[in-house]
Formats: sequence, C-alpha cells, structure tokens
Amino acid sequence: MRSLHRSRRPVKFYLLRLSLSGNRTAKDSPLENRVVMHWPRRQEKASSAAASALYNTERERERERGHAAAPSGRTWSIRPPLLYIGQGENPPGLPAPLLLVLLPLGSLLLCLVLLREQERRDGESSVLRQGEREEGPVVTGGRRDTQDLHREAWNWRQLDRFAPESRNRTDLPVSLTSCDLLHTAGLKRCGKSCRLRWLNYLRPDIKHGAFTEEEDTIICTLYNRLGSRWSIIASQMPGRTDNDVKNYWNTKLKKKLMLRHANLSVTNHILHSPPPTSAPPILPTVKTEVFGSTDFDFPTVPLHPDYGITTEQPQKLYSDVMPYAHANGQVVSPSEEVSAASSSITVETSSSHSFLNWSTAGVGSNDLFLSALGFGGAGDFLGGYEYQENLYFPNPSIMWAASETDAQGLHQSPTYS
DNA sequence: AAGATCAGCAACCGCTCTGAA
DNA sequence: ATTCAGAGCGGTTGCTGATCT
Repeated sequence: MRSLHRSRRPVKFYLLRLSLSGNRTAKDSPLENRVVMHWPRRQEKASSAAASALYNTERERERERGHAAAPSGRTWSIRPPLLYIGQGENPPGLPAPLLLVLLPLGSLLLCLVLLREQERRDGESSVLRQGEREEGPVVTGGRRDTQDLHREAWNWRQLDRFAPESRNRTDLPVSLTSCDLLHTAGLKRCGKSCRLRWLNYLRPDIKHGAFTEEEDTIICTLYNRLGSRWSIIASQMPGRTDNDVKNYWNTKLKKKLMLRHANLSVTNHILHSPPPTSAPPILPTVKTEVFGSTDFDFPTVPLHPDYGITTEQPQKLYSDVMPYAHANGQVVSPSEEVSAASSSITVETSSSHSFLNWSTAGVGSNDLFLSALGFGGAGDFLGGYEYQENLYFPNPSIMWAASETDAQGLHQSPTYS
C-alpha cells in the first residue's frame, strides 16, 4: 500500500452542518450539481465563533428560502447534498444533514465533488444515501472504485476522534492536516490524488473514446518535435489528458508505428536487396549515421524569427508556432500524398535561419526509438498523410514533405553494419 | 478448467516549480 | 529572503480483464 502524501502544515478548518430541507433538482450540468463555494482567503482565518455566526445566519436564510444563499462577499451554490450521514449516527434534530467542510484547500472540496461525480458516473450511488447505513468501505466493483475511492460513510464517531464535542456544536475548529481530514472522511486519498483523479478521469470534458487518426498525427508530430512533453502534446487535443496521451503512446501508438515500419522495411528489402549469398547473417548494430553520433538529436529546426522562440520556451512552439515545413527546399502541397518512406521535416523561415536543435536534453529512449526507425516526421509513421487544416494548431499550416519518395529514401534511417 | 501471460490504463512516485505567508 | 503547501509534470507501477497455453 503506497503511503499517502502528508501535508506538513496544519490546516485550520471548520466543520459546518447544514440541514437542507429537501433537495433541489439538478437541472444544470453535472458540474454544477455540487457545492461551489468561493471563500475569501482572509476568511479562512476567521475565528470559529465568527464562522459559527455566519453559519447560523446562513442557516436561517436557507430555511426561509429552501436553499442556501450567499452572504455578502461570497457565494454559495448548494445543490443536492454530497454526503449524508449514516442513519443512527445523525445528531438529534438533524435528520438529513449535509456535512460541509470548509477548507482553504481547493483539493478537499474537490474530494467532495469527486465523490458526487463518481456517484453520477456510476449511475448507481455507492455513496451513502439518506437513511442507509453502511459498515466499512463501499465497494461497487472493479479496480476503479475499490482502489481509487475507499468510500466509507462519514460518521460522527470518526469526527469525534478529533473533535469530541462535535455532536452538540455547529462549528468545529480543528487543526489538522489535509490528509488527516481526508482520513477522517474515509477517503484514504490525499488532495493531490483527488485532484489527479478529477483531472484524468472524472472531469466531464474528458474524451474517453479511442484515439483517431488525426490525434495519432498530432501526437507523432509533436512527439517528434518535443519528445515526451505529454502535457503540451495533450494541450493540442481537447478532451485528452497528458496521461491519456502518454499511455496511448506507450501501449499502442509506438507499437503501431513499429509495425508499420517493419512492414515497410520488409517491402524495401524485397524490392532492393541483392540476391542472397551464402554468407552468414550479420546481426545489425544501430548507428545513427545522420546525426553523427550514437546519441540522438532531433532534426535541426530553423524557426521563424518573428516568433521569438528560444530554447527556454519550448511551449511556444505549439501554442504560438507551427512553422512551415519544407523538404530539400521544395514546398510540397499539403494535398499531396506523402510516401511512407519520406524521411524528414525541416522547417524553414523566410529570412534568417535561427536554428533550434531539439537535442538529447530530456530526450529518452522513445526518441531513440524514433531515431532508430529513421523517422523525421509524423507523416512517416502514419503512412500516408491526410492533411488536416488547422487541426488544433493556431498557426500556419503544416506541410509535410517527402524528401525522397522512392523506397530507398530512408536516408535518416539507421544503417546496419 | 485453471494457471500463465499479455495489454491497457489509472494511479502513484518523486521531483521541480509557483506563489502565498 | 525564506519557508512550505500545493500544483504540475514525466516516469513508473501494479491492478484488472482478456487471451493464451
């Protein structure tokens, strides 16, 4: 069991119990189907008495209106409750309390949101509902639920471990770390884990389907230029996370490309290899001839000077720059089909050539993989390039070029000796 | 049918960076 | 200027279901 990150700095928080009189129907988007609070940072330091007073005021208003309203200076939007306290554990007079945890931590609120969102996704709630009682963790089956969310009921006994007076108070000034609180809540996840879970899985705008050819192209293009800057690559594909892209590359796309290249190599071999001799086969050793050393360097890329790209600003290459590609000085129309044997992308500026070399710094074995395959551009990998205008690149069109279109044009391939 | 292996992928680890106090 | 919690990121792990033997 991996250990939880434990925050060193104690976090002051208040536990407020809100008794909501009936749920509002969530007609809004799922994202809004949750508690949203804007709590001024200064207010985090408010005394428990002040918090209690605010709470009491708000509770009165809430009772009058049937929902929670915001005091001046802050806004609360309270939708159907996130968590219910198990039956029998409720304090007297609060039949269906909603437990809110006000923290100076977006992460913790996210934990609550996360539970609600998971509940929505599961279709069938595994979070304790009103009137239900649960013993121990709630498991809905599958790894995601058992491992990601160890959802146990909130109950007063757990809270009382830290605040024994909680049963008879509406405000609970307690000094705990965020991890303590999450343990108390039964989540067994730190805020960081919850955030990650949200970003990579629960976020409603996440695209969960298979990757398209367009996305393959984007990934290969940017990977070839940047290496494993997955977050930047993912930023060009709405709905995809860096983790998605990374996993996809490592498990599928890389193999796919290798397979295609292997097929191509076999074809080339059949077409161009000399008649077989009786000489014993020589096991190949890879030599990166084109780059002049056994270390891999990405192709030298001259950048457009107007963009002001520096090696310290690699991100700008994607967000601001998608330079024109040429090959051997010849611009190739995007509509032209590019052979799978095309070898390189060079990027040419109209005037001065400020060369930027995406070199070995930060480049891992995957880049060696690319180099070993002899590819300089994503069009090579994908075997046939289908031009996509303004995929998600804000700037000029990409023009892939075939420097040599015959089957022997793999001049950037490794050579075997 | 049962165990072994593989593939997919969400989550974790550990590090750096950022910004608030 | 310093401290430190939280965010961001890339590499890696390990769980689960599918497939193979």
